[in-house]
Amino acid sequence: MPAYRSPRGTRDLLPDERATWTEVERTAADLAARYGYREMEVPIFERAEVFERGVGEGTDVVEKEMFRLVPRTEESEAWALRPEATAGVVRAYIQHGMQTWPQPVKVSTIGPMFRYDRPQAGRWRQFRQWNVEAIGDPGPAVDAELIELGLRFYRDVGLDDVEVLVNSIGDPACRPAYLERLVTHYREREGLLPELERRRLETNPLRLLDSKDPAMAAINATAPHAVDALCAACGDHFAAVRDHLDALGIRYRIEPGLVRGLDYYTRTAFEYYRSGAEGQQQALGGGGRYDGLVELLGGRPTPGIGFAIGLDRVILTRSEAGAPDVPPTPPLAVVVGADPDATAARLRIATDLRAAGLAVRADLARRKLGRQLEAAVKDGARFAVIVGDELADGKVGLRDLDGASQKPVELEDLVPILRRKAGG
RNA sequence: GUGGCCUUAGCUCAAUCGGCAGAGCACUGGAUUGUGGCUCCAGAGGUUACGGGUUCAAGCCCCGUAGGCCACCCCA
Repeated sequence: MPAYRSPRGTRDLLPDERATWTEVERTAADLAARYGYREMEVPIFERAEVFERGVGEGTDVVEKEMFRLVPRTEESEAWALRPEATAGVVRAYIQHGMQTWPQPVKVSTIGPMFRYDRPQAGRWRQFRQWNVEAIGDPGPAVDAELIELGLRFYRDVGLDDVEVLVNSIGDPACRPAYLERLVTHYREREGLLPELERRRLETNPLRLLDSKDPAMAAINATAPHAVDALCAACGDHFAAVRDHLDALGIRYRIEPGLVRGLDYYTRTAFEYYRSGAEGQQQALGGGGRYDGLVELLGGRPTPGIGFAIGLDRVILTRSEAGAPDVPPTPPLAVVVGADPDATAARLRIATDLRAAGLAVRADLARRKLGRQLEAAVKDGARFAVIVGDELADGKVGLRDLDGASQKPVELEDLVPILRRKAGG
């Protein structure tokens, strides 16, 4: 029982595990670049207001799950660790006058998010997300582009059976009227509502739609859907999004009960699930359009859309699906020596090889040659450079650890030989 | 934030009715002194998650706390 351990809901990514992460994050960054989304970064904490206004005061994310930082003085600004990335990216868009850049501004970012929630498998207090945002494009084509990008990412990291659920939740033109109809629907059945749902009817009636309470199934079956109550503009937009998805040959499911948990979403909303593993906890990612967000945070009215993919869940799901871990890259060679104490010679030779761009470990522990070779093999190195008495003649032994063959090599020939081996 | 199950060495797990805390793997060293994965030997590693209580005696029984997992809730 160590005195200290990682805080609840956080974890250490040790080298064996981190190699898989590096690969997954590289896949994400490469895809973003290939699709024309440029990498950027925003702070991991912001004025709490950015999230309160951006994500929404009434959302669980802000109300219950936000990591607020204790102010150091009375006058200090109220800060919070970011529970999601979009609000900060939009804040940066406004701050740096990106509306003067060629529109749309397409960006991508990877980093940790923080939510003070009770941990569970697939749910952490610190987790990493890949975010992709297109700000300044009203769609509908870019909506389909993003949905397809997410699906390609899952496929590229080895998750073949991810499906996307799509919905449209309207905009300020049609949502108020729809909400009124929805609330009326529930009010007429108020006596049948569970206590929790009755309370939510006041704060966030949309959420009743995806309630998993069995008592709600019958009530929701007859509830009006946002997709059926869209205004002409939203209806046209949603139809065009579907046309674009069809044109790309993407299989998707329209899910009228799909409601996103953050207030800023308008029109297109989508979530990714591993097939057959639906249910909120299993969401691998999600996103949607946020046409009102830039204005809400103090900018000019600007449409936007983006998605967030939870990398922890992607990696968890990947290994549950039997995908092999990515092994850490082993050194090409390890420099070992007959004289355990001759560490300076081993270090000097390794340093020269590294200066030539080769991945080389030096065995600097003062143990006998047999142990050094044993460690080199366990390291996965392909070669051992063996330093012994021949060094006086400018020679070392180059041993092939797979074939167990060995030959003397002039010190100055070592770099070209190893370069050739590394290349082939 | 609510309820349930769990916690013994770095990891996976033993320990009979409450009676001297162990094994395998991993780690370090050795096997007559310059050659690896196997084998053999040895070593190190524990306040049994933490804090109380009951008892002659607690890893085991009771209470609390922390952490993990599961179901809610919610998100990714």
